[in-house]
Amino acid sequence: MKTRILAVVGPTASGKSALAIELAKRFDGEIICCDSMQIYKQMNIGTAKPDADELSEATHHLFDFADPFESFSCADYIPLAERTVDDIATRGNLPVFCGGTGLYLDRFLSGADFEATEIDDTFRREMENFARENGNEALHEKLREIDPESADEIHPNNVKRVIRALEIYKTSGRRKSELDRESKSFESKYEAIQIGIKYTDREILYNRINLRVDKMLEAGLLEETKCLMDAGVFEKNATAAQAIGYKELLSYFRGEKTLIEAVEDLKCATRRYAKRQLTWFNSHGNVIWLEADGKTLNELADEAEKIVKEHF
RNA sequence: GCCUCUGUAGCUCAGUUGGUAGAGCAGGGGACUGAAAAUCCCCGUGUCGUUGGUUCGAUUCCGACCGGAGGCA
Repeated sequence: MKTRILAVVGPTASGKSALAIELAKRFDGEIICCDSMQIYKQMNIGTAKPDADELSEATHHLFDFADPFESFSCADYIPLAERTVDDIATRGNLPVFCGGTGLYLDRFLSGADFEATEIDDTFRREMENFARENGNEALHEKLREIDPESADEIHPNNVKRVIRALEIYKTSGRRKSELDRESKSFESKYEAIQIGIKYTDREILYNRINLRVDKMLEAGLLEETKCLMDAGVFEKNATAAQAIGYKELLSYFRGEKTLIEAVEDLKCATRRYAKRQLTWFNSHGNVIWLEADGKTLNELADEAEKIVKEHF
């Protein structure tokens, strides 16, 4: 029998954390972070990590453990998540994933195997330089020579992806297109229900985002950013330095923008992120959407509970 | 009060030597298999401030008026 898993997904600021906690309470669940930024230590306010009160309401896993200076990726996440799910299942509890990083959840559920391919930073730098000197098209041509199928699917300007496809071939000797095809035939070890939180009117979500950013600032986002900045987090190009919330505020600290401008940038970046998340969840993972407009947490949880009981 | 500059897409601004206009950002849509809060792709009609005049034709030239910025008194 497959391990049952519940996941609460949706765009940023939609109210996932609260719903996940409520559902964990109702189903003897334990929450697993599925967010590429909430995993980092020292990044609390800006990533909207659950606070002490929330943490005390349910067991939380994979939050607040990674070093912001170290790089971390999907491939690092999956084995950790697998181990955590196994532990929870052994206790007879329900794993409740919560987070907005669709790729992490998608790859986890699909049973992705990252063993075959490696990363090669030197190669990445080389290819970046090659693209800079000879143009994106020239790099894309290299990919076409070894894996025309992937070349057709990846836009030449998406240099990161082109490089990754080349890297896969270099480190494994196999084509990305080929590995992708294989991975599609993997059978998932899990039986998952994904519940998504949605707002009928985009404006409502955007207002929630704007409001949350203001709250983050009141809670000390500037101080937190300053600490990370002084520690040198943003000088390394680790994953953590990409987090929305900090990088927009840097231009204020550098004196390039006023605080008001930087905060506007931050809100804007968050809105755009939410839009991308919606695009992702709409086409991945068979999400069952709940309309959250005007509903209380309990009403939302009641609906979710019904869905879970119907499926499991 | 006089002089100069200015008024073009939600915002910042190009531009048309007179034939009704285009970038960036915002916004919308989409992609995504070891960087994913990342990366990338597609989408631009708006009384060209108002109103007269010149003209076959004005957003473009001229006048007046209204709004904004600066200068001189």
